[in-house]
Amino acid sequence: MDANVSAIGRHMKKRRAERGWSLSRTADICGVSKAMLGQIERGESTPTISTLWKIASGLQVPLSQFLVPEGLALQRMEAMPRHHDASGMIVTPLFAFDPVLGFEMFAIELLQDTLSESAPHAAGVVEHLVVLEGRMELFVDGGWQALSAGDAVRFPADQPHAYRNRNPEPAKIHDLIHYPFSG
Amino acid sequence: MDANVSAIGRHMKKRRAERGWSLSRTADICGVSKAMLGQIERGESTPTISTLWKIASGLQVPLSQFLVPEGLALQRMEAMPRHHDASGMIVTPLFAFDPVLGFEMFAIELLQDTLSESAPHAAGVVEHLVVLEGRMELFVDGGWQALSAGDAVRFPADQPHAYRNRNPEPAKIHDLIHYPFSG
DNA sequence: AAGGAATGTGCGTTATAACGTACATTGCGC
DNA sequence: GCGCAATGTACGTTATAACGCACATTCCTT
Repeated sequence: MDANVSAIGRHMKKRRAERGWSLSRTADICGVSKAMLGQIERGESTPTISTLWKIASGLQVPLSQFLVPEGLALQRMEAMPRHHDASGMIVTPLFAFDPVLGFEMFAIELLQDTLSESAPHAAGVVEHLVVLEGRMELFVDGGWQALSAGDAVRFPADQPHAYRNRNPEPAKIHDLIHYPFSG
Repeated sequence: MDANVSAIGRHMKKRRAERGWSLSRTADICGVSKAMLGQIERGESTPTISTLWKIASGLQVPLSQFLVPEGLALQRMEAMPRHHDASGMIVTPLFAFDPVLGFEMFAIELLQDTLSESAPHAAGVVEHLVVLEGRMELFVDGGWQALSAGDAVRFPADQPHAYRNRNPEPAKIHDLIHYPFSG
């Protein structure tokens, strides 16, 4: 994560610069010592959420803004770990779960005669499928849905669900799993 | 703020209970000592964002969930982005923006010699690209990145950015745009 | 140049986040 | 009843977040 933490300082300095505030002035308004503000901006210490809240409030900036990943996160296809499931399902993580964004995303390849069953996720979890190539079937809400390339489907995943491919051609899909914001 | 901080412990305990995890198990998975987890749940200490991140990550819960007042689930969905349909760019919406989920997703096809420039989005907006077919280039952080099929990239979109395809074969990509929750 | 005010950083101290271990309590099988 | 494992809490220690103050540097103004 720590790339993420180090970004807080830069975000903060940027916002402060936008307002043209000095460390001292910012310290007065936020109620945080200017020494601490300086250290945070330089990445020399990681604030508690309590002080981060004070800072965000003082700068009148949404707190989540500080937590957004900064800089570009590029992942090359060749460098991606692949996970071969016993059942003929090849899973490649595209974007790892990030607590700020609230989702993770996989590329999945279903070989011929593959069946993958999933236990229900936690309440509020929503899955999104986009079929890239081939055909497949999705079991959800008690029935099988036939999907082919180009189709996109969103369904609540807090219930039993399954994927299968009964065709000779492998099916390639994207699977985005979104975890709930509040419960 | 402190009403907000005290809510962190309750949120946390709730998530942990949902998964049926003990403090010890949660400590192992999150990489945070169970003593600390207990103190946080009881509101006896306010975690640093670093440890809060570990906890959120381990529980697979959006970090913002801990920070938002309990019971509030709605964000303003102002700032739905506009697409300039540049010539040679074909945009197909896959998932429309949903204020609960906080993102939208498009399939984009870039024909030969297509250049699409985007103005900066609002602060905190994060874009995710996955290249499905062909090759393309992404301009971000002041430089061009060459991408080819299978590559996945995440970048902050609150800055000028652009896509282009200078190859004869069309490039197909998925574009996921995530909007921050505002505090 | 020289003085003064404002800036950001360094230092020593205090408060507390975080850890590891030991303890009390509960629940379950025999 | 008696172990016995698992749970969450209390304690002592270490690491570090946060503070206040002093210092060096830059930027004005004279």
